[in-house]
Amino acid sequence: MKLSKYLLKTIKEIPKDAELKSHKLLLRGGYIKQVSAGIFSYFPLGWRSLKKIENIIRQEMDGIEYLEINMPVVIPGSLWSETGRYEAVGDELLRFDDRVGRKMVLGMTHEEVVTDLIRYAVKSYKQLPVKVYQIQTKFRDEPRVRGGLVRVREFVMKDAYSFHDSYEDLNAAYDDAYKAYHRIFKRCGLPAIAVSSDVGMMGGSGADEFMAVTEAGEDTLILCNSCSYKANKEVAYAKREYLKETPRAMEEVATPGKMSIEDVSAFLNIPQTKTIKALVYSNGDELVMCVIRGDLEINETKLKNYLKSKAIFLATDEQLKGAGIVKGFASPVNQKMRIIADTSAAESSNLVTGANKVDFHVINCNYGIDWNTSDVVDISSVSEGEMCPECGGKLTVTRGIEIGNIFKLGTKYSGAMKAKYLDKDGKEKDMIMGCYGIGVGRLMASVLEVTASDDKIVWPISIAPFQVSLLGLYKDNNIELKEKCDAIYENMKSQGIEVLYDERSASPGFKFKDADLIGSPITVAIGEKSIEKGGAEVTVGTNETQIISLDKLISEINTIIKRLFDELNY
RNA sequence: CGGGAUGUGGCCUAGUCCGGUUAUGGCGUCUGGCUUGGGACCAGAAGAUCGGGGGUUCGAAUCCCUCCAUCCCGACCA
Repeated sequence: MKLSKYLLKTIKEIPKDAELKSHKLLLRGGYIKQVSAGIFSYFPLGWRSLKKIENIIRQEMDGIEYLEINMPVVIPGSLWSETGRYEAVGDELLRFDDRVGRKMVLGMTHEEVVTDLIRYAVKSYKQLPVKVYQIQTKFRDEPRVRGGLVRVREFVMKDAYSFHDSYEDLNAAYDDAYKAYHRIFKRCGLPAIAVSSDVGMMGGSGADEFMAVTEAGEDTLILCNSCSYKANKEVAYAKREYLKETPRAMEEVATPGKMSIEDVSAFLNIPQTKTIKALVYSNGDELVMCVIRGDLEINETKLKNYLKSKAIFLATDEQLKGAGIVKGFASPVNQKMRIIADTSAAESSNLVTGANKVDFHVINCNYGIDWNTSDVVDISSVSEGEMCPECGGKLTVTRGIEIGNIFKLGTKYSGAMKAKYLDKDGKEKDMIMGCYGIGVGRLMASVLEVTASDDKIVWPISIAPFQVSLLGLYKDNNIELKEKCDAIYENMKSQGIEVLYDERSASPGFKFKDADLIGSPITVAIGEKSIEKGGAEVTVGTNETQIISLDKLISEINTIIKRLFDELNY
């Protein structure tokens, strides 16, 4: 491709709305343009890269025997009502009426549509398993978009679905997907880690998320330094040791003005591990008191899941007052409301907690003696340095962008939608399902977050818009050199090298800067200076520039291209 | 949905607090010239309902009200 004929709009200034590196670079390099919050157009450069990622995904999905299909973006609401999600899902599901007033939705995920498809086509165990996928635009009316392509409303997603007649078969497919995902991310030049995760609104029995590790990420990950334990903070747990002592008699002590755990522990000169924190949550209908050791934090995802609530909030001051709770001095002792106790609070002895009375706490408070509940469960968050639940090693906290996930759905959708098959004995059974997603644009942005510097992109060769940027640094009157460059360009093209040839009448500096943003893994610069040095200047990524003579140039470039692909496990 | 910030040619911005000629400069674009190794230079040109609406005032980019958009933090997030 000749650059003078290409639609390229690069900008020098950093757009003020961009904060993340990937966002700045994608805007500056002319890959994307924002149309509305979380809605983007792709320029040819961005779309080429996206298409390459899609094709890698296609190859790997085809490789584990998934069949590509396509499902609609506009879906009748009635289909979503079959599973109850039309009503259950919040405003991120965009609902509207068509011309005759039918309720419609924009597809944000396709469990209903694919289940409808498969229940129509598949009736017998002999036809199972069935595995399908699509790569298609989704729309989710996200309440909060952020970070350019990291969190958007409209996006290209690969979503795959599998249908089985046994959990063993589902597990095997899940395993296949897990491995294929690692191959996909590796081939895209993005090291990704898989972490156990919450199932969220998808439901089902198990889920892993694939994460690009970067500070720009929205998710918090808990990783073990010594073993393979990896989990999203939402579901992570730690091994803890609790101090068991002979219970002493509970006693009231004055703690004037000391409301926080820090203040109380400092005032009484005891560690925070000897205190209890009692927080009151509302799930809309009822109030529950959550009791946890003072040094720990409540994990609201765990709590929400335990309560089977959609949303929970800390109780307001009015709610506390109404329930007779004295803020800052709340206590599980003599508490009438339902108590959810974290294991840490139930397993430790002789703790300090509020006296439910202004300016007083109690010491030597013991679970089972001074207070009780049937709900003792892990509702705690894990923090840096805690012990790994599997090996006792040290846990670290890091951030990640979720670029893919895989779910064991079970029969949640097939059951609701009567997607049944006849088994060997002629009995009707619900199909067992799995689903597997990858956010394509988000993957592209993540590659930059992880690999790019602030003002220079170097794409992995597999997903670079162009493999080679050829810069013709000739003066306008140097016809001879221009013809040499033209010939090299034609030669590269004829050999199937994806080359973007900068033959514009512009200064070398201008061309170098654009090349930095176009980010081809290989840059070839030819000018009077390079010719004097013996040929073309070839720069591979961030490596040092080397001079290669013009007669060997093409074969060398081919070798480099092959090497770069090899490094990505092709 | 809560908190914060910002809106001035395609992009980045000055001016806004403290109202007063024809709204600042740069980038980009177009024309001509001169240039070609890290976003050159000279000359000229086009391009702005100062986010929208309402109000105060002799006079509003500037003050007030209101709506909208965008970004950041939180809530939320298959």
